[in-house]
Amino acid sequence: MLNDPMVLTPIADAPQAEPEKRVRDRGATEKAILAAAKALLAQEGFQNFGINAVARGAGCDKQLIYRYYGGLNGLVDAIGADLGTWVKDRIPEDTGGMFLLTYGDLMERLSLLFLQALRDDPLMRRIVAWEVSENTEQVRRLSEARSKALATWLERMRGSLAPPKGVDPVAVNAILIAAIQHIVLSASAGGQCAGLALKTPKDWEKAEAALKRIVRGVYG
Amino acid sequence: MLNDPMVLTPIADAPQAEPEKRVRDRGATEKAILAAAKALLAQEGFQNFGINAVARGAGCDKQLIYRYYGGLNGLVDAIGADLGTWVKDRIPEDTGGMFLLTYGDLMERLSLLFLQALRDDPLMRRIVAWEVSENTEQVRRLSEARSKALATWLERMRGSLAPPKGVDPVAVNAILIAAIQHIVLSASAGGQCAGLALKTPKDWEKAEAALKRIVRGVYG
DNA sequence: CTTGGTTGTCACTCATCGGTGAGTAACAAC
DNA sequence: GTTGTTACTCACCGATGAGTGACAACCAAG
Repeated sequence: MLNDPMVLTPIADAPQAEPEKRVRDRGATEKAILAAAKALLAQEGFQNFGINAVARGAGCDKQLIYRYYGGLNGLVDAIGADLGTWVKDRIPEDTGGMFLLTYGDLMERLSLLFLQALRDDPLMRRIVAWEVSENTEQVRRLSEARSKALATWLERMRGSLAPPKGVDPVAVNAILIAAIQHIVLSASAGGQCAGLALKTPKDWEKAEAALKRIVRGVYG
Repeated sequence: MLNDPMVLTPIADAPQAEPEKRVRDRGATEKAILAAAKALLAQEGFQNFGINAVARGAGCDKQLIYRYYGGLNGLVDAIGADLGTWVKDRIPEDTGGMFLLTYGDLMERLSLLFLQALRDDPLMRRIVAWEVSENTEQVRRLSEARSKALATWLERMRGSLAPPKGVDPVAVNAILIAAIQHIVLSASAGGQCAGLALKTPKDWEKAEAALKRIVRGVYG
């Protein structure tokens, strides 16, 4: 495939555009593979996520995935490593000019932030869907990385605010997070959830209002 | 059980114990196929759900699936048809001796019933997981059957109780259902959800308490 | 120059998938 | 018996999956 002068070229001055010189650069190739894997997972989902597809997307041979990442498992680990920075990249740290006086203020804001961040990130959505659909080694690693990142973010944002007495914040927050994740997943898959349409901005306003109502109901 | 290849050699007086005489009974075969499909979906999930696997599980040739159900799509339709009776079979209609005076009473009870029913039904869990993971024709049909069954059940149980003013019951209930579904799916897949362990009965008590708290917070 | 390691490509094996066309076993009517 | 229908099995196809071993191109050190 590389330039071969011996090849008979009937057209002497034909543009040599197509050979597409592949540079010998391991670092660049590794990055291309990782990027292709993330893009593929985000766009196609975990159903069609495989060695062949990733190699195709990265424009290289699958052998290189085995060499550089040790196969799909290692590649998934590499994706998981990126996940640690997800919330940091995606969710603003400041309070957006609001004064968060109570735990309810905080959780209302965090819920909406999390909802929005998840809606905006197809890769993360696929990973969440993967988590609830399979229980393999690959998924477990991804899941662990994700939940750890989420937990540290939550802890950091909480600051010194204390939840009200009489509620179990871990359990309640788990349910809230579950609700947000499932709502976003359902919307992404079918445009609705349990009879509630989730397509237009108007639809989402209703969902957000209900979510706020729920958070306020439990946290005041 | 696939036919033993030795069957091809007609030994006249060989012990006929193992051939496992397959009766020529179309109805029985159809039921076997449907049962195998449901069992396979419940146990293995939608990942390994295919014509070959179902035929293997039903102990018949896959050709029969094409003949009797018109392929996988028709088979999925048949599964969906069963789904209509799910809530009727799984969830008690009576109030368990309670007087449901308010909408909050009702929704608290329904939430816990739904949670329990979903925890007890692996097939339904797989279908829910399928719904949020894919958007194919097959899934859409299943999803429609399920959501319709759920909606009619909810409507019937509601009776004449009216939700409190100022809340959007459709949106709020959608979020509650989403939360329940995701909690159960997460637990089933990884034994935890957002840092909340969900393995022991004790764990589930906490989750149920938090769920009740949330329902009461929004509906009073 | 030769040598050896790195980078990338190719050509395979083996398994499984969905799907199909041809053939066989049971049975009822004549 | 013969015939025709129904229930069922078998053998194969092309496509695609994961995984592996051998080889070509390149580059730097000796």
